[in-house]
Amino acid sequence: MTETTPARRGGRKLPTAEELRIWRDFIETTAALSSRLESRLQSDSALSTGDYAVLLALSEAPDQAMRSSALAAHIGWERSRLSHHLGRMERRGLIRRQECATVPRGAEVLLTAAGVEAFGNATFPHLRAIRELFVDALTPEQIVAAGEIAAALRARLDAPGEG
Amino acid sequence: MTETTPARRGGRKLPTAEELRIWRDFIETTAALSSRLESRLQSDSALSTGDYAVLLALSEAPDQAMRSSALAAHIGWERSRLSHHLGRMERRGLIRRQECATVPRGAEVLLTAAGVEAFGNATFPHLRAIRELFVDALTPEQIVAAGEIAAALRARLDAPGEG
DNA sequence: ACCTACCGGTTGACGTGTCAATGATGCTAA
DNA sequence: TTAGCATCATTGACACGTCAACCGGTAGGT
Repeated sequence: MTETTPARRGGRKLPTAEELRIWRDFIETTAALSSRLESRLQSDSALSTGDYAVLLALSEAPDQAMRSSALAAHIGWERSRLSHHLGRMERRGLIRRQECATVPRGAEVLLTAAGVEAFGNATFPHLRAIRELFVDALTPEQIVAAGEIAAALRARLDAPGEG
Repeated sequence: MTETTPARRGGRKLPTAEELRIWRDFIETTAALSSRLESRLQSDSALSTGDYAVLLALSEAPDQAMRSSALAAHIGWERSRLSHHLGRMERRGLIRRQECATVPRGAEVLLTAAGVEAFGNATFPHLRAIRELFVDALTPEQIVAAGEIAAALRARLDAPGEG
């Protein structure tokens, strides 16, 4: 940065004005990017990114079916979130739920034909949007840097004691 | 130079597996970062980042008051979003709304004493959290790179024809 | 056998966001 | 004057997310 960080890092309590500006740019731009991707997916395919994540996981599963808890773990969602979302997706006919024969109290989530088709139609435009809005917007070096930044931020997020 | 013809721009249509991996890391990590900041702010100050944005704007405004539409423009929100949010903040006593004398049909948004206090209590922990989770997680070079990445992504988002 | 504790999943309440429709009020043009 | 029309703000319907409570059932310890 500029001359604003002469002292050792640990001493300073608050971000400098320049750090804060970058922070805001960064967090607001990534949020806008997510939001743009979301609306692209919506208008291209009438799916949300949540729908897409669920359909992707089920598409890759054997028999295009998964237990609810396994699905939640796979896409990193809370169970209640998934339950709410599956309810909405079921209303729209994208998935189906049925009692699981093998596991008592377990719910099996199944892809319907409509779900398969919706996912098939969504994939290509979605990947193209990712390329246009992310990959093509950055230089190859910036893409690598983005990966490293994500890894560094993730490490901090996962660090113990960082509530 | 904005050559958006699909055929012309690089032959490749879709991101590579590695690009996709970085994309997912990047977008999920930034979302997790936002979410962590949000919950830190919530537990430190019982405010959401939306509350914080509104309180910040009002704090910096002359007389700690703004017209609703000016406030919406300032923080980049749709008016309906702001209206809903102000309703909730008003219920909690953080702000007050009153008819604007100068502009017909205009609503003036005022900071209450409770709002001033809540913002005052929130600021320091919030900035500290930004430093811990973002600034301190990255090297100075990575912070610069993050700013450049944000600028490049923003430029693409703002580019015409990129729906 | 009984009590308890967990496990898998659902539900309800509520905050948050978008979209479309609705007042309310001035401005402008026939 | 009046018929539109833009502007400012609100409202309602709905999608989405979290949190906490709940419920049915299985497993463990006594």
